[in-house]
Amino acid sequence: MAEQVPRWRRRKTARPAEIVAAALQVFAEKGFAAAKLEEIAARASISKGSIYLYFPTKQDLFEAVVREAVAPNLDRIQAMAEAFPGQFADLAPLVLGRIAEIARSGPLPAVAKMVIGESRNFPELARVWHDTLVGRAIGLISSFIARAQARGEIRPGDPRLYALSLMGPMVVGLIWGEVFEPVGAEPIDLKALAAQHARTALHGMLASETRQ
Amino acid sequence: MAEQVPRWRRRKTARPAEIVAAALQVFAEKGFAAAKLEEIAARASISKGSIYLYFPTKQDLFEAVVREAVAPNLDRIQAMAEAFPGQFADLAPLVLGRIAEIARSGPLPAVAKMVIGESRNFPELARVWHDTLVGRAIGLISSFIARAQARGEIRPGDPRLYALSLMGPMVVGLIWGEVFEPVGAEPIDLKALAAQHARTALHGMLASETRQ
Amino acid sequence: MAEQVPRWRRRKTARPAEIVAAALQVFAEKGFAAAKLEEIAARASISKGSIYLYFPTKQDLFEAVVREAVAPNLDRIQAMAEAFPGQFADLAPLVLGRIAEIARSGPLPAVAKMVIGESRNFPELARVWHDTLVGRAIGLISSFIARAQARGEIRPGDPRLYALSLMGPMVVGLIWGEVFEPVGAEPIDLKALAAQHARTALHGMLASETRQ
Amino acid sequence: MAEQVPRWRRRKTARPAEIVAAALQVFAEKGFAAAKLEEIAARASISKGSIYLYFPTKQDLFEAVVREAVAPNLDRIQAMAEAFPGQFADLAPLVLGRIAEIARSGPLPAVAKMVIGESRNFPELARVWHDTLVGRAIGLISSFIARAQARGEIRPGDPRLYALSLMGPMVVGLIWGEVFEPVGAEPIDLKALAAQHARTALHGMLASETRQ
DNA sequence: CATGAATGAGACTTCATTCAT
DNA sequence: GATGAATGAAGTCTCATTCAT
Repeated sequence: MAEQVPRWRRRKTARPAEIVAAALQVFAEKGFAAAKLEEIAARASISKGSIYLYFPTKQDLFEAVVREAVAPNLDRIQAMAEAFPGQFADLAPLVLGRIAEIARSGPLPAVAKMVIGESRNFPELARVWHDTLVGRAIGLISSFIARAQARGEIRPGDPRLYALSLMGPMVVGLIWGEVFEPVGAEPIDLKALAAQHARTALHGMLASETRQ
Repeated sequence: MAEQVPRWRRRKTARPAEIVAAALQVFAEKGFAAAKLEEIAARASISKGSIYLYFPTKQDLFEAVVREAVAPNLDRIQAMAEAFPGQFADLAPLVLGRIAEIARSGPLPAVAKMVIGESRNFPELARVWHDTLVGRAIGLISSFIARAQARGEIRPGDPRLYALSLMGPMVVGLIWGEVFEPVGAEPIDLKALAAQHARTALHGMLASETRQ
Repeated sequence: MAEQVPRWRRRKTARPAEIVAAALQVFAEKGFAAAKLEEIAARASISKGSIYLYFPTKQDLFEAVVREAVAPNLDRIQAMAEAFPGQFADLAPLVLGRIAEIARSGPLPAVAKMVIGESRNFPELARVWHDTLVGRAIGLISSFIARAQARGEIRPGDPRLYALSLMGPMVVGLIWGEVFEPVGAEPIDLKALAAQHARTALHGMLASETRQ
Repeated sequence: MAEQVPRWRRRKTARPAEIVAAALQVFAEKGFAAAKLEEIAARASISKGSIYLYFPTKQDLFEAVVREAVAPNLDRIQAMAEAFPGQFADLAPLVLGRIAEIARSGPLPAVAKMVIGESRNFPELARVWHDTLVGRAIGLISSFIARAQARGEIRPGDPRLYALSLMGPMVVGLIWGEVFEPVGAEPIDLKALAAQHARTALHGMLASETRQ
């Protein structure tokens, strides 16, 4: 008996990720309800039935897509948070710049759009996004700000609201790119926004004109 | 003999508005696809078929809901823009405070969520929202900022990005209330956000410490 | 009180006929199921509800239309049958010519088409058409032929089948005009068909070369 | 343990034909509009949804039914036309006899009824029937007649009208069987009609008393 | 009488899910 | 494991019919 050379290889391990990748595309384009498993299967180059070997229901697949998108970013935030030594005025531009990069490189904005749109139908996902990404990021920034306030770097005020002042424009920039640019709106240059807004927000928050 | 309660009463004029109101609720709760005409009809206290006397398709009803939500706000923005005489430093807090009010009183945030979620399926609606509300607001603020810059009130920088710096946090606050508060996230006090952010942003944008 | 001059007059008596006329058009164009009462009402320049003042159901209206179309022709056949004195060879061209006239002047072919198409759904109508028009005509011609055979004018053979030999081509000509001409088929000249076929059929049926 | 009867069995190849067969029955009985997919599915012993695996819409199914009925007959006519060597007087009885056979053995008359009834709603079908069956048959016979005229076998006259003289009674006989016999009309013996009408028509068309 | 807004049963069609192969 | 034919529940939309005005 000759060695049977399998016609293709990769299976098993790679499959779920491929499916999720295909699903991400379709869900991002159509939304949850309008996405058809048939199309997802087609883009993953497998049969409709095979999806069910890995995901029990469409909902589960959707949830996998959304969770998947959160996971890596979660780590980056964690890392960034722990690694950073300097003062707040140095962190802010860095964070905003990072967001700008993430936005253009990955599917995060598209997934964010989905989470917003389906939040009522998938409260669990909204919760996951809040607990592991959005809420966490806000909390992280807030605590940084609070500490900076304690050091006298930042003027008095609610740290959480300060965090929103800092992040809000970036988030809106991302959504803008997903929602309005496709229909002809003038694009927002996220890089430029990050730079200018960092300057503006810091200027507005810092106690003295120490920096910038 | 008991009073005969008629099965229905003719209300040609009132009906469309009632239907749109009922539809707004259901669409906001479920999203476009998951919303059932049956439920919309029930909430409007009419029969399923009656919806079709006023709206040819579910899509048309959805579009009516979204357009309806834009219309009144359009006027407010217009009015606010034309009526305001003072300097920019006085306008900003006013605008942000207005947004905070609108958010809590009307359906705008809920509709915004829908527009974001269904932007790919209803590009026309995204366009309408951009052209008559969002893009317009940004343009308006931008031009105010540009004029203020010309007068030396505001530091150099792209006026459009400044406008985003100003509005972004408020928009995120609205979305937060729609998406994350229902799943247990700590609420954002929009009034407080408006106040503090106005202070912060102005402080960051104004040329000298003229104000605040 | 001045004499009230009614804004319009005719009502009551004329209405049913007007409705039937409008219905005939629509039924002939669309068939029973695809015909909408709304359109019939529109063509009769009345409201949808008013139809129900004269006809209890859509079926009843349809039946009225079909019966209406039969009635006058029934009389003509009757008359023609009784009035005719001469030999068969003279009657035949006359009958066929008559059919050709009727076809182009009235709605008979259109109604015939409807009766054929809806015969299974409205067996009663098929029966009416058979009993008062088609079957009767065949019977009439048959008896003429039988008598002509008794007189030795026509060769032996089943009189009913002879009747079909005589009438069939004309009927097909009518149907052709309804069904195939609208889609681009070459028209059939019914007058010419009547003339040539009368000649041909008679030539085929007559015992000796008495005529033509 | 009893044999497990599978809920269904895959029959990709056989299915379409089975569905068309079932649909033919129901359409012939009810007409297009009154036919319910539910019933068609039931008669084909499949589920309603399965029909849509093979036919995109009810219309497409209807069209398939009608086209299907034309196809085989088209060939027979072709064959008959080319194969025939003798004189016209021999062809005619053969053709009419053939029609009589086809009528009783196949669904052609039922489909013809449908085509007539739905010709306005499905002009394309009327066109197909004309182009591939009816019009073609008439054209074929006409050309035979024309050639026979050139040989002096048949008397002068429009060949197309002669063709109608020949075919018309048979067509009417078919329709009669579909429309009037079910409601109690005296049946027409197509075989006998074919025989007697062939004799009659030929007698009427032939130049001299060469035959019959 | 006349109207037309309102009804609601009914039909087509879609698509997530199942399961024989 | 993989496939895709088959299922059937569910939802949109239509339209004959009713009835308050």
